[in-house]
Amino acid sequence: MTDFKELIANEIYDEALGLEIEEIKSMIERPADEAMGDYAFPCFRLAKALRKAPQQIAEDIAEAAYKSDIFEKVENVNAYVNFFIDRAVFAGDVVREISDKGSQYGRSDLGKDKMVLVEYSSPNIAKPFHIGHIRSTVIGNALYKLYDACGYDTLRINYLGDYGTQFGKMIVAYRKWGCEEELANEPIKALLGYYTRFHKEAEKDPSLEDEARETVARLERGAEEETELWKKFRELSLSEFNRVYAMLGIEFDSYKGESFYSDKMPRFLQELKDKGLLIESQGAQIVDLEDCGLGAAMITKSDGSSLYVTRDIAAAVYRKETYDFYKSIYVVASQQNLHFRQWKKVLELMGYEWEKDCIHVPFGLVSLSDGDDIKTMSTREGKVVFLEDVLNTAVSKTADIMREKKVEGVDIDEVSREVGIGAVIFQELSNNRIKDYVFSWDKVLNFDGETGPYVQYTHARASSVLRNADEADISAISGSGLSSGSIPNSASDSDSGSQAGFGANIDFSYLKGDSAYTLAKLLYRVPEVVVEAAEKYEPSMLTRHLVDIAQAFNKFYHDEHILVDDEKERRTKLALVAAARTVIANCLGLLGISAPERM
RNA sequence: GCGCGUGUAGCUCAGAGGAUAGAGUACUUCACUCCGAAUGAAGGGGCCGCGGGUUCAAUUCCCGCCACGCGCACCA
Repeated sequence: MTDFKELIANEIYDEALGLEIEEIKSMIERPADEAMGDYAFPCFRLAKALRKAPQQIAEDIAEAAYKSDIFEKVENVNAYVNFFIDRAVFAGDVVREISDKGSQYGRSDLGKDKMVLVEYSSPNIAKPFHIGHIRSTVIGNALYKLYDACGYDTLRINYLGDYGTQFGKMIVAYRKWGCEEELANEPIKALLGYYTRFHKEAEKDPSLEDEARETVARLERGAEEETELWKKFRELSLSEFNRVYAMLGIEFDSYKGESFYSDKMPRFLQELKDKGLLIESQGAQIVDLEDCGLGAAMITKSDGSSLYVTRDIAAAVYRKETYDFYKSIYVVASQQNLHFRQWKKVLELMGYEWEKDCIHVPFGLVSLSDGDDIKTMSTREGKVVFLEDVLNTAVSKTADIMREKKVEGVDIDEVSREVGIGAVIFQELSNNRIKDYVFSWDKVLNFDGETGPYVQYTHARASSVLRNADEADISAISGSGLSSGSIPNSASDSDSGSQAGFGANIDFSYLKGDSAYTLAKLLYRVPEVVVEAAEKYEPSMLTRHLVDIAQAFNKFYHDEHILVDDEKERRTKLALVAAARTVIANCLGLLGISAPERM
């Protein structure tokens, strides 16, 4: 695909300006208002060096650049040089590229031979998979897909919370009030019940806490009975989690949880000691980070048992030694910011300079509205919304809508799943990660406006248009035969509208209308948006862009009739529809959402 | 108290030095004998939290304040 910024930078370049091509390129902007052009070059900053009025500089550049045929117009407005690309050239360039690359459009090989680890979801064993877990799960999955699309080798890690004091509590509670049958039927709900009860009873009887601590100690020593129970809890929980992952279409490459690292910690305790970082404080072992304003990182408790930071250090080193990652991404709630900063600092002090490649990707809190109160979810109090319930409700609502609309030719069961679950995922990926939000059924079940179903509907609509076209049209615009290779740099074959390689029956000047052109421009930017979303760890950038594409498509659909009588016009427009459909499907895929043909 | 984050339309949120600050939603209308109305169009709605500073230019960057959220040693 043509790099139009590069072309423009070359046009602008003049020794007298004292700017390199790259500098010019980075100064080129996209005007907020399309009426002001496709690209703009502000001249204010040049005024001092050139000792000329910015207006005049812009005027001179505009005049010189207008020589090139690729522009429809170049003009100076308020010291901006505004560039208008020849629309037929531009649209042809984009449509050809998408037709060529198909499902590969948007992908790149930026990260060739580099390994990126993404740790996400990481639920606690024996606790419910609730709506709060959706964020790490869905954001992490999208990041994995984005990095994969950028050509990186990837490893998806589910760092299960399968270790720690909670298991002492759980085991104690199970022994006291547990029931085998109950556990087999609905493991997590049963375990949650025991856990909740434990905290209630422990308020009255603090000795339960001691008992839990002793139980954990026995578990750590590998006592048989405790280990059996722990294994059982872990397996039952995992099979429930997998049910939800299957619904979401999410998989992992590694399920090594905290327990995996429990025997790998002594090495680091020794190392911390050897490096003189460990000090004793109130019976516990800590690393003093007061100087960096990070307080104290606790390494071992006063009873000698290990803590989170220690395990995370062991895990990080293990991963570095095993995978030699280029980047290791941790998709974990912003509540743990301090923990991650401490952990990175300790790694740094230990001399692992690769800690800078470990990236904490935080996200905001999900809370529940309880009347007028807003509360965080509490497993202990049993106040949670189960993710599985949310997904199921979204699916059945979708099925209702489909029956109401009498959608034909589809398996309602299958499609309602794709759309309902897609709606939940899309919602989650719509806003900046860092924002907190209050869970609301109304919001998650809204399918109008900027939602997943809206985008999927747009895809289905584009598919429908293509179905309505006849076979000759489709074969004329599909396959690699579409391509003419590189875009013409001269205007020789763009003004005439006939594009070599597309056959005589395609003429991109039919895409000069505002809505078609706006759509083409948005499709053009997808590859750069994918890279940016990956680099900023912000899937919502792609989600937003996808909504823009859907809006542009729908506007195009309303503004212009596609299946017109004129063959050339019809086929050209169909080529754009096919391109849009491809891109929408690709982008939805990167977000972990499917793109049904009908809904 | 200290640290981190967030404050933009009634509500939910985009925009991150530049041109007249944008979407969705809600509300009031309009458009299906026409390629899918889960759609599109029109309208009203704004001290971009407050006060300073840097700059040719600040909603955007810096400093202070206010409000809210999160975190601050034996949970993760």
